[in-house]
Amino acid sequence: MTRSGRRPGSPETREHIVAVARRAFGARGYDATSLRSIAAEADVDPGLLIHYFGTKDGVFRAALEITIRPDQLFAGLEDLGNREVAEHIVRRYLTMLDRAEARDVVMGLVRSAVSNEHAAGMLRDLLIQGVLTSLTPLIAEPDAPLRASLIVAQLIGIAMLRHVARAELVVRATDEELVALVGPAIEQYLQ
Amino acid sequence: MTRSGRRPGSPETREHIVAVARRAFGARGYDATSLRSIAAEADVDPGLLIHYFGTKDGVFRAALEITIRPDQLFAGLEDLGNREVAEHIVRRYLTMLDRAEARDVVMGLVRSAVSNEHAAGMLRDLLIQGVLTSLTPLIAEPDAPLRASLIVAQLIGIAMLRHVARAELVVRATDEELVALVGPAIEQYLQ
DNA sequence: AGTGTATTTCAACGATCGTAGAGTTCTACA
DNA sequence: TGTAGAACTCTACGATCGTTGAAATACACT
Repeated sequence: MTRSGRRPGSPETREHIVAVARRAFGARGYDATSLRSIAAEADVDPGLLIHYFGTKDGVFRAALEITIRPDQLFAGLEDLGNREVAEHIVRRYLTMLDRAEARDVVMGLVRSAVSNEHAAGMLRDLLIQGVLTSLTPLIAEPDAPLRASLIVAQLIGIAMLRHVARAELVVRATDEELVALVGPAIEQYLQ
Repeated sequence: MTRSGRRPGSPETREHIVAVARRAFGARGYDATSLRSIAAEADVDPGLLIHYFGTKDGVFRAALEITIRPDQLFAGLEDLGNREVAEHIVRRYLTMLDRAEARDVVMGLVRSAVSNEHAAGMLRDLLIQGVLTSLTPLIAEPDAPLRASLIVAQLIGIAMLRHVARAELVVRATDEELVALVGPAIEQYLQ
């Protein structure tokens, strides 16, 4: 039991809380994650989270506010052939999800969006205003935005099978195996 | 032993509860749906749900236990060309999701699986033992099960964008527009 | 040395939840 | 008609939750 009062030498506490919160929200989503469980894991009083972030929603936003830079996830692919573009899209996406921080942000949003209208809006914004705007210019067809949405659907679905349903085959497959298989499918949306 | 006592004078009550519960779980998932809210919407006491189903988990299972027959969702496609098979897969899937009952079951599982390990298992069983076993035989390649999983990923992703993120373009697109666009992508997995 | 301020804990509130158990109403049959 | 048992409600318990406000502590500065 830490004593009451300020603990010596720790404005890092806030960042520690954010890191713990990101992992927690990423693993279980908004509703299933209590402030008390975050506080316990961070070895801190629940009231401190309110003091720093005002409300549970504030903790959630602080935890996810870093950043995947969705606008540059798919940048710089303009001069490649369709097959190469498609494979790069899949590879960059999977590589991003291999980083724990980014994965927690994405999965935290996904896990929260299913039962939380506000989080659903955040996810929609991430997808539409982030990913779509960088994906759409890669597609020549007039219905490019819809095609880009369906690429996003394929990618989100892979995350669902890997990290939510934990479908054995998709979990076990290497990133490059998935690139080889998913690439040609994505390619269909590019032309 | 002759039975006396009140016969199920209104067995419709139980079915009514199940119907309300399915809608509720389908809209908000397991954790975000309280027994009390189901009971209120069904105009019934919360204790009655416990009396009939024992536990909240029992209510959940009763609500979702019907009714998509995943093993026959993709049955009878063996003799068609790849493009036709692919389009039928997409069309049948979208048609199924247009039925409120089936959609509530699928989305109830998806919304619950993200924060509930038990529901994640149910979803995995539905996908693997249901869908995969009917999809895999349609694929000639040696890695057919993984390819079938990626088809499922594409389909789940579409449901995520349509019903969770509510991405405008995917919501607005007609089923046949989606069949035309997604079909060729699915086709890549079949060969 | 003393004061202010940011950090942190503490205790408690009201709300909501799943569930248990006792009680009430209704109906089918002896 | 009497009664047993099923259908259904009522009340309440204990747990957990987000949040509040006051108190305790430690550091920075005068």
